[in-house]
Amino acid sequence: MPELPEVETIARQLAPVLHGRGVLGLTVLDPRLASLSARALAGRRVGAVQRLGKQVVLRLEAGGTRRVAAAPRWLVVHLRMTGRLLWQPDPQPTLPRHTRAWWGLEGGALVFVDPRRFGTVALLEDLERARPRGLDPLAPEHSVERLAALLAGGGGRQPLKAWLLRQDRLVGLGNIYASEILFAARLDPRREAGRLGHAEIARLHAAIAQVLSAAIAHCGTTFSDFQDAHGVTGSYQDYLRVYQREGLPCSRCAAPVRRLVQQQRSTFYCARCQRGAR
DNA sequence: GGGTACCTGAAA
DNA sequence: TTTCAGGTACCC
Repeated sequence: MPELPEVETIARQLAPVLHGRGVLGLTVLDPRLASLSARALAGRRVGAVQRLGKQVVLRLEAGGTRRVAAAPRWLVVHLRMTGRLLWQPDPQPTLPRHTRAWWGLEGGALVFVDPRRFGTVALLEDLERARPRGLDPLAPEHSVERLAALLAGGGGRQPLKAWLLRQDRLVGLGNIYASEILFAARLDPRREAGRLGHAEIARLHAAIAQVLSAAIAHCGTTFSDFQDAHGVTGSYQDYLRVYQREGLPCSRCAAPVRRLVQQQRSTFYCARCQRGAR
């Protein structure tokens, strides 16, 4: 569950639960994660838990049960397509299917589950190495002017949908919210990113803020199916206007929602509401 | 830029 | 059996 609102939700939910807990150990079950070392984190204590782009970051402080270097370490998790982080208040956790690694913490366990195994986990000394190049769309610096400058600065002939998925301009948008944002902004996903007018850029900017904050307020989108009592479950799927709604009536004009493929990925849009010169 | 690869599972 | 899936790294 891995676009910005889902990652933000996970970080917000884990932060108060994990804060202050000592790290006891790590068990790696997937050879792809074999570079993780239990020794590097045992004896530390979880500090802040935050979102950085689409990544979940745990600050690991010194001050646990063992003497370690005073500088913090950073556990950086990218969930990619199917990764989840689950808290289990049991030091002997029942590991769900597709558990790839788990950390023993005081009073419980943090379990990393990832069926497709695209997810990544790294332990860093320097958080800057994980900082994305793109601008966080929820940061105060994300103004209409900044967005306009980003749109004008290269990649300008790219279709708008593809541009929104680039993580080196804005970080955090993915396939669901790119479609939803363009619907909210009434912009055709095939428009050239560098050729929007100022009013259109202002609409796009407002739509990004509105869609992301609404999604966060609903704890993100969960295509449940695999429900897990300990998993984060959002409800924004009930508010999606176009994503995975091909053929259903547009909630604004009742024309059927359409699907098109851009970069081998589905884009959903309303051909009547999202018009504009291409 | 676009295509392909990395993985696994669910649904058509 | 084939297609599709919330992401991104790497190839020309």
